[in-house]
Amino acid sequence: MNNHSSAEQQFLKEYDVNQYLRPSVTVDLLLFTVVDKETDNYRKRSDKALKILLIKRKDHPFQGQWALPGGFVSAHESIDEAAIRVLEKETNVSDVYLEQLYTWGDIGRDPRTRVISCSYMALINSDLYPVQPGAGAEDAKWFHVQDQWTQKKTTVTDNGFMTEKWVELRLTNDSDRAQATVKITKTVENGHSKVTQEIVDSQNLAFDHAKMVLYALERLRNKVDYTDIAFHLLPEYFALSDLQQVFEVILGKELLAAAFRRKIADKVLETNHIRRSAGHRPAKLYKYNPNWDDEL
Amino acid sequence: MNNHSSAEQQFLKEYDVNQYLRPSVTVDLLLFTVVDKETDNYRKRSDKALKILLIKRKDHPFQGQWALPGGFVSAHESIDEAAIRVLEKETNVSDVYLEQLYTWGDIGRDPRTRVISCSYMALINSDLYPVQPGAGAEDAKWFHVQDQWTQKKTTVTDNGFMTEKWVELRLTNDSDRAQATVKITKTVENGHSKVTQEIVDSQNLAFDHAKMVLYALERLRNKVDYTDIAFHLLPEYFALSDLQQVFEVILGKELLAAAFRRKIADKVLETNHIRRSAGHRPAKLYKYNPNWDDEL
DNA sequence: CCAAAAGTGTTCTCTATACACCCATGA
DNA sequence: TCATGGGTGTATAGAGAACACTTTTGG
Repeated sequence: MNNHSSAEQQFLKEYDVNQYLRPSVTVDLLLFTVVDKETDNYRKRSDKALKILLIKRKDHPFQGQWALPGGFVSAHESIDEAAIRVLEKETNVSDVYLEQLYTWGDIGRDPRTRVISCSYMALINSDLYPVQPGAGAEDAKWFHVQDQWTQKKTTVTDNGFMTEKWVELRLTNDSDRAQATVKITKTVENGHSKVTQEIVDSQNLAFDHAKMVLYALERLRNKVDYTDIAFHLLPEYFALSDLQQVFEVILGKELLAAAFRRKIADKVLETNHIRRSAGHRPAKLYKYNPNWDDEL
Repeated sequence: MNNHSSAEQQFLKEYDVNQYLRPSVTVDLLLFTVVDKETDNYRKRSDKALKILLIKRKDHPFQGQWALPGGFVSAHESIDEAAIRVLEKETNVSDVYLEQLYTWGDIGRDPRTRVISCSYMALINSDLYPVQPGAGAEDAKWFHVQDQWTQKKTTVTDNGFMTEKWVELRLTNDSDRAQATVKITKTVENGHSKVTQEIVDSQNLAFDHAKMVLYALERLRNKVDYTDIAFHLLPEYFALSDLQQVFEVILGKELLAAAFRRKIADKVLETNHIRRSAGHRPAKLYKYNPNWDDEL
């Protein structure tokens, strides 16, 4: 123990002499859910929308703007534990899907001091958790997530080329709106490709959170097909059309029902439950099949 | 400016009062390459092997054991910049593929003090860079990477089940050997799945670096099919069988040549170059086609 | 000559796509 | 009744697996 603590002191002394970084570390949560949009026609199935939770900042900097919920990592917990704690504070739930995404460490990303933020994606089912959390007396609201590219430009350089793509992110609800434009630059030179992101415009959205949201959307889209993450957005029992809507909302495109049913057939289990809807044939309810990836 | 710096002071004061974390932050590099193994038969094509660079630790803790090259992030650089700098120190190169993988923040992972490590994967071409870097007077060596699961166990619980998988990681070269066993636990309860990793045994391999290596291998395997990362491991001109060997070494299984050629056809461009090998038909050389993902 | 790799063609299977079609419901 | 979604069948096209086969080389 003596040996150990002297090693620690030695380390800390050398570390500080060399002026290395001692940043503040936060976790930022990308809390997604899928909710039904109300419909007029009694026959029509309600559409779904992908939503993300944002919190209105009370303090400087970015005061009054919207930001991802987050919190500082304390000395007594791992980063994962911090993410779980912050999530519980915001939603009062602990048993949800949580995944580390990316760590953001640019120098000027927080104007106060050097802050490194580790972003986590959480997927919750809107039926189980209140859609308007408002926990901690903070102004928290769900925002409808929409993203779309608005411009693409390719330039040929000496020994390669460069493609710039402008992506517009819109986060909206009944009364609020935050939006940003991010320029994604892909350069290819001598066979090496590199991708960089830059926020060219951010309205009402704090810090570099636009990048975080876009990164999370990309991860979500990449993983939805070959993992089980979509089920975390649904209740235990669901119709296949619900599952299909979740896929459609994440992927941002319509799918054919027949093909979709076949594709996810071995990820679900049929149950005896039936949902009697309105104005059309009732739907059998299914549940998640946790053994779907049992090949070996 | 005055306003800004007072906000900074305010922030720092509150931050320290609350005893939040101010960790040391490092970047750890997973530097992969693929090298030819020498062969006896003049006809036989040389096999390839996946290698990773490790450094022998000179100091406590884990003195004398092997570890991933890494370094502290300074206050004057982003995490990405730190990764580039550390990579350049180890290999004397700057223009290579580099990708952030995961951030490791468990409390006890460094026995000296709280250290958060951000792992980056770099892929370099063994033809261009010396296989024995030895830069910085450190004892650095390439290790052959092998991993394989040795045991699987599934237990049914109250409302779900748990699958434990033991994975053995072996890192070897002519004279050295490091190895570790990691237990990967997947629990499914109430439809929620969760995965945790635990190092059950680590011989000659420092810190939690066994987890980092396994994580990188998984990422590599997932991405090799639908991205262009494999080309970073090859020289500018290569035969299709070289590319196939890189895929085989990463995926850990043999592929059929005919199917492979068709699959990667639009990722490569034919050139006029020809490699006259030994004892068999010469191979046309190809190069990377940077426009391969031009859909829409 | 001949072992080994380079490279092409063919067959079979599986999957995704597209679309047609029937079923069941409740205002 | 009928608009609407639930659910199934079928034809087509493309991708991947398996394998046969030809080409080309250097010792």
